[in-house]
Amino acid sequence: MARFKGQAENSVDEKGRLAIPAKMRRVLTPEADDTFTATLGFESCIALYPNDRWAQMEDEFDTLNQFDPAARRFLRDTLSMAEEAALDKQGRIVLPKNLMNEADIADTALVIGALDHIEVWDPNQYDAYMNDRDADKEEVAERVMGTMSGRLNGPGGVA
Amino acid sequence: MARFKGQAENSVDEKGRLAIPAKMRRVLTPEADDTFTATLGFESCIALYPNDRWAQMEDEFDTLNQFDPAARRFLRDTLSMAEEAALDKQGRIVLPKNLMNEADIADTALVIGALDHIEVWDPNQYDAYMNDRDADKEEVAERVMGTMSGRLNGPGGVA
DNA sequence: GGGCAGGTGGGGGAAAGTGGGGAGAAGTGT
DNA sequence: ACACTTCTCCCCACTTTCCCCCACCTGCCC
Repeated sequence: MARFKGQAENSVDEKGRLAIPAKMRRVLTPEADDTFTATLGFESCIALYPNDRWAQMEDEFDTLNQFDPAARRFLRDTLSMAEEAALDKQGRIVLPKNLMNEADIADTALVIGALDHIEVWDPNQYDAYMNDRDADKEEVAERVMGTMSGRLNGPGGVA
Repeated sequence: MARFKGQAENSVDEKGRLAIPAKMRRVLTPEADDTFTATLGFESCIALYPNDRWAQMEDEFDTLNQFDPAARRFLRDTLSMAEEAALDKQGRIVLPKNLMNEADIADTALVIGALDHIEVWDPNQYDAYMNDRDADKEEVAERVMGTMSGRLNGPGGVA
Protein backbone atom coordinates (compact mmCIF):
# COMPACT_ATOMS: atom_id res chain seq x y z
CA MET A 1 0.00 0.00 0.00
CA ALA A 2 1.23 3.47 -0.86
CA ARG A 3 2.84 5.66 1.82
CA PHE A 4 2.63 9.33 0.92
CA LYS A 5 4.83 12.07 2.33
CA GLY A 6 6.15 15.48 1.44
CA GLN A 7 4.36 18.49 0.04
CA ALA A 8 4.01 20.72 -3.00
CA GLU A 9 2.14 23.87 -3.86
CA ASN A 10 0.55 23.43 -7.28
CA SER A 11 -1.90 25.50 -9.24
CA VAL A 12 -5.54 24.63 -9.80
CA ASP A 13 -6.58 25.73 -13.27
CA GLU A 14 -9.93 26.98 -14.55
CA LYS A 15 -11.18 23.45 -14.98
CA GLY A 16 -10.34 22.43 -11.44
CA ARG A 17 -7.38 20.33 -12.45
CA LEU A 18 -4.56 19.75 -10.01
CA ALA A 19 -1.25 18.07 -10.76
CA ILE A 20 -0.38 15.35 -8.27
CA PRO A 21 3.34 15.66 -7.46
CA ALA A 22 5.38 13.07 -9.29
CA LYS A 23 6.98 11.87 -6.07
CA MET A 24 3.55 10.87 -4.80
CA ARG A 25 2.49 9.29 -8.06
CA ARG A 26 5.58 7.14 -7.97
CA VAL A 27 4.55 5.36 -4.78
CA LEU A 28 1.12 4.40 -6.12
CA THR A 29 0.67 0.66 -6.38
CA PRO A 30 -0.59 -0.81 -9.65
CA GLU A 31 -3.75 -1.95 -7.82
CA ALA A 32 -4.76 1.68 -7.36
CA ASP A 33 -5.06 1.90 -11.15
CA ASP A 34 -4.01 5.56 -11.12
CA THR A 35 -7.35 6.40 -9.59
CA PHE A 36 -8.25 8.18 -6.38
CA THR A 37 -11.42 8.68 -4.45
CA ALA A 38 -11.74 12.27 -3.31
CA THR A 39 -13.76 13.10 -0.24
CA LEU A 40 -13.97 15.72 2.45
CA GLY A 41 -11.22 15.43 5.02
CA PHE A 42 -11.10 16.85 8.50
CA GLU A 43 -10.36 20.52 9.18
CA SER A 44 -11.44 21.65 5.71
CA CYS A 45 -9.26 19.87 3.26
CA ILE A 46 -9.82 17.39 0.46
CA ALA A 47 -8.64 13.84 1.10
CA LEU A 48 -7.51 11.67 -1.80
CA TYR A 49 -7.41 7.93 -1.21
CA PRO A 50 -5.87 5.61 -3.80
CA ASN A 51 -8.56 3.27 -4.97
CA ASP A 52 -7.09 0.13 -3.43
CA ARG A 53 -7.05 1.85 -0.06
CA TRP A 54 -10.53 3.23 -0.58
CA ALA A 55 -11.86 -0.25 -1.29
CA GLN A 56 -10.65 -1.32 2.15
CA MET A 57 -12.47 1.59 3.71
CA GLU A 58 -15.68 0.72 1.93
CA ASP A 59 -15.39 -2.78 3.31
CA GLU A 60 -15.36 -1.23 6.77
CA PHE A 61 -18.32 1.00 5.97
CA ASP A 62 -20.20 -2.07 4.84
CA THR A 63 -20.07 -3.47 8.36
CA LEU A 64 -21.93 -0.48 9.80
CA ASN A 65 -25.52 -0.93 10.88
CA GLN A 66 -27.66 1.28 8.67
CA PHE A 67 -30.51 1.16 11.17
CA ASP A 68 -28.41 3.32 13.49
CA PRO A 69 -29.15 7.01 12.74
CA ALA A 70 -25.58 8.05 13.55
CA ALA A 71 -24.20 5.50 11.15
CA ARG A 72 -26.51 6.77 8.42
CA ARG A 73 -25.39 10.28 9.10
CA PHE A 74 -21.76 9.27 8.88
CA LEU A 75 -22.25 7.36 5.65
CA ARG A 76 -24.10 10.23 4.04
CA ASP A 77 -21.44 12.70 5.10
CA THR A 78 -18.63 10.57 3.85
CA LEU A 79 -20.05 8.95 0.76
CA SER A 80 -22.11 11.79 -0.65
CA MET A 81 -18.97 13.86 -0.99
CA ALA A 82 -16.88 11.01 -2.39
CA GLU A 83 -16.05 11.10 -6.08
CA GLU A 84 -13.71 9.03 -8.15
CA ALA A 85 -10.96 10.95 -9.87
CA ALA A 86 -8.51 9.35 -12.25
CA LEU A 87 -5.14 10.72 -13.26
CA ASP A 88 -5.00 12.04 -16.79
CA LYS A 89 -1.99 11.53 -19.02
CA GLN A 90 -0.30 14.52 -17.43
CA GLY A 91 -0.70 13.17 -13.90
CA ARG A 92 -3.53 15.50 -12.91
CA ILE A 93 -6.95 14.94 -11.36
CA VAL A 94 -10.05 17.10 -11.54
CA LEU A 95 -11.13 18.27 -8.10
CA PRO A 96 -14.92 18.01 -7.68
CA LYS A 97 -16.44 21.48 -7.41
CA ASN A 98 -18.42 20.82 -4.26
CA LEU A 99 -15.27 19.68 -2.48
CA MET A 100 -13.40 22.75 -3.66
CA ASN A 101 -16.13 24.89 -2.15
CA GLU A 102 -16.15 23.00 1.14
CA ALA A 103 -12.38 23.16 1.46
CA ASP A 104 -12.16 26.77 0.27
CA ILE A 105 -9.75 25.96 -2.50
CA ALA A 106 -9.40 28.46 -5.33
CA ASP A 107 -6.51 28.66 -7.77
CA THR A 108 -3.68 27.31 -5.67
CA ALA A 109 -3.50 24.21 -3.54
CA LEU A 110 -1.10 22.74 -1.06
CA VAL A 111 -0.70 19.01 -1.61
CA ILE A 112 0.45 17.06 1.44
CA GLY A 113 1.34 13.41 1.77
CA ALA A 114 -0.43 11.83 4.76
CA LEU A 115 0.62 8.18 4.81
CA ASP A 116 -2.34 6.32 3.31
CA HIS A 117 -3.87 9.36 1.61
CA ILE A 118 -3.08 12.74 0.13
CA GLU A 119 -4.49 15.95 1.52
CA VAL A 120 -5.26 19.02 -0.56
CA TRP A 121 -5.44 22.32 1.30
CA ASP A 122 -5.91 25.94 0.55
CA PRO A 123 -2.49 27.35 1.54
CA ASN A 124 -4.00 30.00 3.79
CA GLN A 125 -6.27 27.54 5.54
CA TYR A 126 -3.30 25.34 6.23
CA ASP A 127 -1.26 28.21 7.65
CA ALA A 128 -4.14 29.15 9.88
CA TYR A 129 -4.57 25.58 11.04
CA MET A 130 -0.90 25.21 11.84
CA ASN A 131 -0.61 28.53 13.68
CA ASP A 132 -3.97 28.94 15.43
CA ARG A 133 -3.22 26.14 17.77
CA ASP A 134 -2.24 26.16 21.35
CA ALA A 135 -0.81 22.69 21.10
CA ASP A 136 2.68 22.89 19.73
CA LYS A 137 4.31 20.11 17.81
CA GLU A 138 6.28 18.55 20.64
CA GLU A 139 3.37 18.44 23.01
CA VAL A 140 1.08 16.80 20.44
CA ALA A 141 3.74 14.34 19.46
CA GLU A 142 4.17 13.27 23.03
CA ARG A 143 0.48 12.77 23.59
CA VAL A 144 -0.06 10.86 20.37
CA MET A 145 3.06 8.78 20.27
CA GLY A 146 3.54 8.37 23.99
CA THR A 147 2.01 4.92 24.06
CA MET A 148 4.54 3.83 21.50
CA SER A 149 7.63 4.91 23.40
CA GLY A 150 10.18 2.18 23.37
CA ARG A 151 8.99 0.84 20.08
CA LEU A 152 9.68 4.02 18.16
CA ASN A 153 12.33 6.61 18.74
CA GLY A 154 12.59 8.15 15.31
CA PRO A 155 12.09 11.75 14.24
CA GLY A 156 9.26 13.24 16.23
CA GLY A 157 9.89 10.83 19.03
CA VAL A 158 9.90 12.25 22.52
CA ALA A 159 13.12 14.15 23.07
CA MET B 1 -22.46 -5.93 -5.38
CA ALA B 2 -22.58 -2.29 -6.38
CA ARG B 3 -21.01 0.37 -4.15
CA PHE B 4 -22.61 3.73 -4.74
CA LYS B 5 -21.03 7.04 -3.84
CA GLY B 6 -21.02 10.66 -4.89
CA GLN B 7 -23.86 13.03 -5.57
CA ALA B 8 -25.62 14.93 -8.33
CA GLU B 9 -28.46 17.40 -8.52
CA ASN B 10 -30.68 16.39 -11.41
CA SER B 11 -34.04 17.61 -12.56
CA VAL B 12 -37.30 15.72 -12.25
CA ASP B 13 -39.41 16.41 -15.31
CA GLU B 14 -43.18 16.64 -15.69
CA LYS B 15 -43.45 12.90 -16.00
CA GLY B 16 -41.56 12.21 -12.80
CA ARG B 17 -38.48 11.00 -14.60
CA LEU B 18 -35.10 11.29 -12.93
CA ALA B 19 -31.76 10.63 -14.59
CA ILE B 20 -29.54 8.33 -12.54
CA PRO B 21 -26.00 9.73 -12.72
CA ALA B 22 -23.80 7.80 -15.12
CA LYS B 23 -21.16 7.20 -12.46
CA MET B 24 -23.72 5.30 -10.41
CA ARG B 25 -25.08 3.37 -13.37
CA ARG B 26 -21.57 2.26 -14.17
CA VAL B 27 -21.18 0.35 -10.91
CA LEU B 28 -24.42 -1.61 -11.34
CA THR B 29 -23.82 -5.33 -11.64
CA PRO B 30 -25.42 -7.21 -14.54
CA GLU B 31 -27.51 -9.16 -12.00
CA ALA B 32 -29.35 -5.97 -11.10
CA ASP B 33 -30.68 -5.98 -14.67
CA ASP B 34 -30.85 -2.16 -14.74
CA THR B 35 -33.76 -2.33 -12.35
CA PHE B 36 -34.28 -0.80 -8.94
CA THR B 37 -36.80 -1.19 -6.20
CA ALA B 38 -37.83 2.19 -4.86
CA THR B 39 -39.08 2.52 -1.32
CA LEU B 40 -39.26 5.06 1.44
CA GLY B 41 -35.90 5.68 3.06
CA PHE B 42 -35.07 7.12 6.45
CA GLU B 43 -35.34 10.85 7.16
CA SER B 44 -37.67 11.55 4.24
CA CYS B 45 -35.89 10.42 1.15
CA ILE B 46 -36.50 7.83 -1.53
CA ALA B 47 -34.23 4.78 -1.41
CA LEU B 48 -33.38 2.93 -4.61
CA TYR B 49 -32.03 -0.59 -4.22
CA PRO B 50 -30.63 -2.45 -7.22
CA ASN B 51 -32.72 -5.53 -7.71
CA ASP B 52 -30.03 -8.02 -6.77
CA ARG B 53 -29.57 -6.25 -3.46
CA TRP B 54 -33.31 -5.98 -2.95
CA ALA B 55 -33.66 -9.72 -3.39
CA GLN B 56 -31.26 -10.22 -0.49
CA MET B 57 -33.28 -7.86 1.64
CA GLU B 58 -36.49 -9.72 0.90
CA ASP B 59 -34.79 -12.90 2.02
CA GLU B 60 -34.01 -11.18 5.31
CA PHE B 61 -37.55 -9.91 5.65
CA ASP B 62 -38.69 -13.47 5.22
CA THR B 63 -36.92 -14.46 8.41
CA LEU B 64 -38.83 -11.94 10.51
CA ASN B 65 -41.45 -13.17 12.92
CA GLN B 66 -44.80 -11.95 11.64
CA PHE B 67 -46.41 -12.59 15.01
CA ASP B 68 -44.37 -9.71 16.39
CA PRO B 69 -46.43 -6.50 15.96
CA ALA B 70 -43.30 -4.42 15.44
CA ALA B 71 -42.16 -6.71 12.67
CA ARG B 72 -45.54 -6.45 10.97
CA ARG B 73 -45.41 -2.71 11.20
CA PHE B 74 -41.92 -2.64 9.74
CA LEU B 75 -42.87 -4.89 6.86
CA ARG B 76 -45.94 -2.84 6.03
CA ASP B 77 -43.95 0.38 6.16
CA THR B 78 -41.26 -0.96 3.93
CA LEU B 79 -43.13 -3.11 1.46
CA SER B 80 -46.28 -1.12 0.87
CA MET B 81 -44.25 1.71 -0.58
CA ALA B 82 -41.94 -0.47 -2.63
CA GLU B 83 -42.22 -0.26 -6.40
CA GLU B 84 -40.00 -1.59 -9.14
CA ALA B 85 -38.51 0.96 -11.48
CA ALA B 86 -36.39 0.11 -14.50
CA LEU B 87 -33.96 2.37 -16.31
CA ASP B 88 -35.11 3.58 -19.69
CA LYS B 89 -32.72 3.85 -22.60
CA GLN B 90 -31.58 7.27 -21.41
CA GLY B 91 -30.68 5.99 -17.97
CA ARG B 92 -33.71 7.44 -16.18
CA ILE B 93 -36.30 5.97 -13.84
CA VAL B 94 -39.82 7.15 -13.12
CA LEU B 95 -40.25 8.04 -9.46
CA PRO B 96 -43.53 6.68 -8.02
CA LYS B 97 -45.82 9.58 -7.16
CA ASN B 98 -46.63 8.50 -3.65
CA LEU B 99 -42.94 8.34 -2.83
CA MET B 100 -42.40 11.79 -4.32
CA ASN B 101 -45.10 13.10 -2.02
CA GLU B 102 -43.70 11.39 1.04
CA ALA B 103 -40.20 12.65 0.36
CA ASP B 104 -41.35 16.14 -0.68
CA ILE B 105 -39.65 16.00 -4.03
CA ALA B 106 -40.77 18.42 -6.71
CA ASP B 107 -38.82 19.38 -9.82
CA THR B 108 -35.25 18.96 -8.60
CA ALA B 109 -33.68 16.08 -6.75
CA LEU B 110 -30.40 15.45 -5.04
CA VAL B 111 -29.14 11.97 -5.84
CA ILE B 112 -26.57 10.59 -3.41
CA GLY B 113 -24.78 7.27 -3.30
CA ALA B 114 -25.11 5.36 -0.03
CA LEU B 115 -23.06 2.18 -0.49
CA ASP B 116 -25.69 -0.50 -1.22
CA HIS B 117 -28.42 1.89 -2.37
CA ILE B 118 -29.07 5.30 -3.88
CA GLU B 119 -30.93 8.01 -2.02
CA VAL B 120 -33.08 10.66 -3.65
CA TRP B 121 -33.65 13.84 -1.65
CA ASP B 122 -35.30 17.17 -2.05
CA PRO B 123 -32.26 19.50 -1.95
CA ASN B 124 -33.75 21.66 0.80
CA GLN B 125 -34.65 18.68 2.95
CA TYR B 126 -31.10 17.42 2.65
CA ASP B 127 -29.63 20.78 3.62
CA ALA B 128 -31.90 20.88 6.64
CA TYR B 129 -30.93 17.35 7.60
CA MET B 130 -27.24 18.07 7.31
CA ASN B 131 -27.33 21.37 9.17
CA ASP B 132 -30.01 20.96 11.84
CA ARG B 133 -27.88 18.65 13.87
CA ASP B 134 -25.88 19.07 16.99
CA ALA B 135 -23.65 16.16 16.10
CA ASP B 136 -20.90 17.43 13.86
CA LYS B 137 -19.01 15.23 11.49
CA GLU B 138 -15.95 14.58 13.60
CA GLU B 139 -17.87 13.69 16.69
CA VAL B 140 -20.05 11.24 14.81
CA ALA B 141 -17.11 9.79 12.95
CA GLU B 142 -15.24 9.16 16.15
CA ARG B 143 -18.21 7.49 17.76
CA VAL B 144 -19.10 5.40 14.73
CA MET B 145 -15.66 4.45 13.59
CA GLY B 146 -14.06 4.45 16.99
CA THR B 147 -14.71 0.77 17.41
CA MET B 148 -12.69 0.21 14.33
CA SER B 149 -9.53 1.92 15.48
CA GLY B 150 -6.67 -0.37 14.91
CA ARG B 151 -8.32 -1.95 11.95
CA LEU B 152 -8.78 1.32 10.15
CA ASN B 153 -6.83 4.51 10.41
CA GLY B 154 -8.58 6.47 7.75
CA PRO B 155 -10.38 9.79 8.32
CA GLY B 156 -10.13 10.56 11.96
CA GLY B 157 -6.71 9.00 12.25
CA VAL B 158 -4.29 11.42 13.82
CA ALA B 159 -2.23 13.11 11.14
C1' DG C 1 24.06 24.30 -22.93
C1' DG C 2 21.09 20.69 -24.23
C1' DG C 3 17.82 17.29 -22.94
C1' DC C 4 14.43 15.49 -20.00
C1' DA C 5 10.98 15.35 -16.59
C1' DG C 6 7.46 17.89 -14.16
C1' DG C 7 3.93 21.14 -14.35
C1' DT C 8 0.46 24.37 -17.01
C1' DG C 9 -2.88 25.78 -20.42
C1' DG C 10 -6.24 25.49 -24.20
C1' DG C 11 -9.29 23.21 -27.86
C1' DG C 12 -12.12 19.43 -30.00
C1' DG C 13 -15.07 15.43 -29.65
C1' DA C 14 -17.82 12.24 -27.20
C1' DA C 15 -21.01 11.33 -23.60
C1' DA C 16 -24.37 12.67 -20.12
C1' DG C 17 -28.58 15.15 -18.99
C1' DT C 18 -33.03 17.29 -20.58
C1' DG C 19 -37.34 17.86 -22.96
C1' DG C 20 -41.03 16.82 -26.14
C1' DG C 21 -43.92 13.90 -29.14
C1' DG C 22 -46.08 9.54 -30.60
C1' DA C 23 -47.45 4.69 -30.20
C1' DG C 24 -49.09 1.03 -27.35
C1' DA C 25 -51.32 -0.96 -23.19
C1' DA C 26 -54.26 -0.87 -19.46
C1' DG C 27 -58.33 0.60 -17.02
C1' DT C 28 -63.23 2.60 -17.13
C1' DG C 29 -67.76 3.31 -18.43
C1' DT C 30 -71.50 2.75 -21.55
C1' DA D 1 -68.05 -6.22 -26.20
C1' DC D 2 -66.65 -1.91 -27.83
C1' DA D 3 -65.06 2.70 -27.59
C1' DC D 4 -62.93 6.20 -25.06
C1' DT D 5 -59.70 8.01 -21.90
C1' DT D 6 -55.49 7.85 -19.48
C1' DC D 7 -51.17 6.59 -18.41
C1' DT D 8 -46.80 4.62 -19.57
C1' DC D 9 -43.05 3.61 -22.27
C1' DC D 10 -40.00 4.46 -26.05
C1' DC D 11 -37.75 7.09 -29.42
C1' DC D 12 -35.68 11.24 -31.30
C1' DA D 13 -33.29 15.65 -30.96
C1' DC D 14 -30.88 19.30 -28.51
C1' DT D 15 -27.72 21.35 -25.17
C1' DT D 16 -24.12 21.28 -22.08
C1' DT D 17 -20.58 19.41 -19.63
C1' DC D 18 -16.71 16.75 -19.18
C1' DC D 19 -12.71 14.22 -20.74
C1' DC D 20 -8.94 13.40 -23.57
C1' DC D 21 -5.44 14.89 -26.47
C1' DC D 22 -2.04 18.07 -28.11
C1' DA D 23 1.31 21.68 -27.40
C1' DC D 24 4.03 24.84 -24.45
C1' DC D 25 6.81 26.37 -20.58
C1' DT D 26 10.02 26.04 -16.82
C1' DG D 27 13.54 24.27 -14.03
C1' DC D 28 16.72 20.74 -12.98
C1' DC D 29 20.26 17.46 -14.10
C1' DC D 30 23.69 15.76 -16.79
